[in-house]
Amino acid sequence: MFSKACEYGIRAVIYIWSQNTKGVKLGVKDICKEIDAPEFFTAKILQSLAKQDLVSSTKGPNGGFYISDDQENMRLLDLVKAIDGDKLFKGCGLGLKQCSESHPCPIHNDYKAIRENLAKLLSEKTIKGLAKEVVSGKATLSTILE
Amino acid sequence: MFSKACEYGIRAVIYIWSQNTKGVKLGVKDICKEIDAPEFFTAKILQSLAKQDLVSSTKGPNGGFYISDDQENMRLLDLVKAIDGDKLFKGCGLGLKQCSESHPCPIHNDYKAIRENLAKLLSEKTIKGLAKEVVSGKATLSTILE
DNA sequence: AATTAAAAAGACATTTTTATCTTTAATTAG
DNA sequence: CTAATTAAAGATAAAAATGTCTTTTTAATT
Ligand code: FES
Ligand code: FES
Repeated sequence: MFSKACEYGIRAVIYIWSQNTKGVKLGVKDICKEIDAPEFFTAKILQSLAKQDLVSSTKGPNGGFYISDDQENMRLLDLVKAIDGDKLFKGCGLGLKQCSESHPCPIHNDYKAIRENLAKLLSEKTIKGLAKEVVSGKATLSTILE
Repeated sequence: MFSKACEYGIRAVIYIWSQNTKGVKLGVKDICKEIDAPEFFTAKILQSLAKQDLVSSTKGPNGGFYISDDQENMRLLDLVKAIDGDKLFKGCGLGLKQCSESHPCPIHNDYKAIRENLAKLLSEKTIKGLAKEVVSGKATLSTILE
């Protein structure tokens, strides 16, 4: 469904949020240890998100990534789009060059419904909300063996 | 969502079905021209499906791919699983090593719902039914520019 | 039997995705 | 100001997915 980059990106940002108490900044190394993701690869993703102004960062000692006030209401949909683009939300399920109402593929209507359902879900989920789940211990960002 | 291989595979099989009147066999070349897919790549996919007994084939002059009687009730879900496996239906949306009820990721419940919804849809769609849409002209298997 | 046509199999090439390592620039602490 | 620390940028590598070409096998037709 989502690319690896997107999976790491989402987990990283949720983790940043979950620790984001009053100007605390988190280094890539810490983040990646916590979410069990490859360090340099995840760094690239976060750098890209910073460029797109979805997260903030500062260099130097005690630097790291954090969420600023105006980034507070980021939705999961924004994050996914920033990393994976909108092919998932616009493209044809059977790979036709364009998804079209007038010349639909045989699964168009159903696929479109699923797609829109997914987009709705992702737009209703804020990172803040997801982070709360993690903070409260109801959810986790790295595999815990049974 | 689906891999390219899966997209081509689905389109190819639906096309075979749409032409499958009384023992007619279709060559890869014809199929790929019709569905606008790369020939040799699609051939590989069909060969794999033939090995898994989801489609039938014969070599030699007038040979090609076709659907036998016992393959008639193939569901779209079977096809997707045969090509892409079941990661889409079993895996965690955020890429945790396992999707788990007891140690869920923050989107587990919603993602699971989407996933199951998708599986249900794909299991309700028979290739026969999708092919009918194409035969009747309601749907297409290759891009038609507006 | 020989020829031909087509899938099957295998080898190879390209592109994209994922991952790692190195160098540079910015910022803070001392 | 200097040293230390960290993100940013750039270069490289490895793996996976996608795509193409060649050879082999099978089966029909002549
Ligand atoms: S045309 Fe295929 S999903 Fe719309
Ligand atoms: S644990 Fe992530 S989807 Fe179930």
